Amino acid sequence: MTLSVREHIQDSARADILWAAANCFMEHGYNATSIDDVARSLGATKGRIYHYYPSKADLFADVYRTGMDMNYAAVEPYRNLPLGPLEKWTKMANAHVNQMVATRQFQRAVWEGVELHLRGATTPHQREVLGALLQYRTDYGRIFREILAEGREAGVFRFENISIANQIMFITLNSPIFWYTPRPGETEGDVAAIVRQIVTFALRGLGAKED
Amino acid sequence: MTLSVREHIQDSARADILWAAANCFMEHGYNATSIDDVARSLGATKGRIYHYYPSKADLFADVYRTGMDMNYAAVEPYRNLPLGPLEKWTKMANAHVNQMVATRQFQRAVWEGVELHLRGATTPHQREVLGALLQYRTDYGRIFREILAEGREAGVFRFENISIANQIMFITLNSPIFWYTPRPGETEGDVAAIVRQIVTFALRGLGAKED
DNA sequence: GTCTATATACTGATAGAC
DNA sequence: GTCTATCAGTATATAGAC
Repeated sequence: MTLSVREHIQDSARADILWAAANCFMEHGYNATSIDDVARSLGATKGRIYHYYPSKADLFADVYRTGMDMNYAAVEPYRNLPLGPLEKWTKMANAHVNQMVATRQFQRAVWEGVELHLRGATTPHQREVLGALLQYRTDYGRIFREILAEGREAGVFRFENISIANQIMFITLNSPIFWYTPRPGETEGDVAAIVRQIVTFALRGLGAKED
Repeated sequence: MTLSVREHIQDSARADILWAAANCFMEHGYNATSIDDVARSLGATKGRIYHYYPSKADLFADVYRTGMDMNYAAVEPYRNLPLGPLEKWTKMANAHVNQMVATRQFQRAVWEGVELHLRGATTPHQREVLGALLQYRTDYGRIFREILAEGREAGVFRFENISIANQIMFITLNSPIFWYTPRPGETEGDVAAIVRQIVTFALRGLGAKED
């Protein structure tokens, strides 16, 4: 669908807020980030933010949702390829980890959003929104889980409990959101090496036989 | 050293607060937990807490420190055993993961304490305290790191970058603090199976050759 | 569409009664 | 040693000027 010029401007104004919020939430977390902080990082005041978002919770939810959209988009090209589980898993895991390092701000919000829901968000509306997003995230996890099941059946993966295997696998693949920060002068090859090491660790962890 | 009856009572009063705080911090995180929350969970008011702890930050730091003390205590029996790196790593990793599930409340605070420091705690005193604890936690990590180095040299572990390997390994071993919750009727064997699966995943992830 | 008040609520911390 | 009362600071969210 096409957007009018006015809608484009609106969208870019919203996008500015979204990215600023994502960065603030990454740096200080949901609770420690005030709407004033987000506004200040834009060189604005909170009137601007409340014009586009009805509440802090809704702003956060939009960051969360955008992060998940990015994840789906990253793995989509490989989902329905006619490949064996090992090869498909490797391609998707690679795309997933690359997405983790490329869009850390949003992925941190995804992580924290899951936490906030588990910990029981306060208002009913907040719980409803976070619950829907958690479902969105669970569905994404299920894509990998099915490949794990296939892989185990085919004898390429080895693990006891598939739910636990999926949990550990995701924490491994998501881990750079906690310890990776881009360094000045870092090359694409440097990042690729980090991603490769993570994927290899997870692949071996899942009991895949190598070489 | 021996304690007088009075000191024992003091200690147990402090310990009650410590455990209540650990549970609150686990359930809602540092920022979302108020001193009133901790007091309420004790059936008391905040006067009681401020009698033992000068500030919320200090209370949190005590939970953090206790968690790290527990970790050191768990791996201490194996640290200086005359074993090869693979066997020593396995024993220590097992002790570590068991500690993660047994003292989740405190381990969550350790995790969040590291985050809070990285994100830049506000007051100078707070940064100082968290900085010292981060060093304590880094030293603990170094114990495992040295075994990884030994193991790689001996050819039992395979990985590119040792810092990254250590990061991923710890996130894997720590992961149950995020997804494990004890179920009613759960046996010791059930827990042992979970711990085993985590340790196995990490062991394989580190490139250890098996069987 | 963005800013400047301002209402309202909550939290960390202190002072003083008991 | 614990409680009640209270202060000061800060946060979300709203109302209305421009």
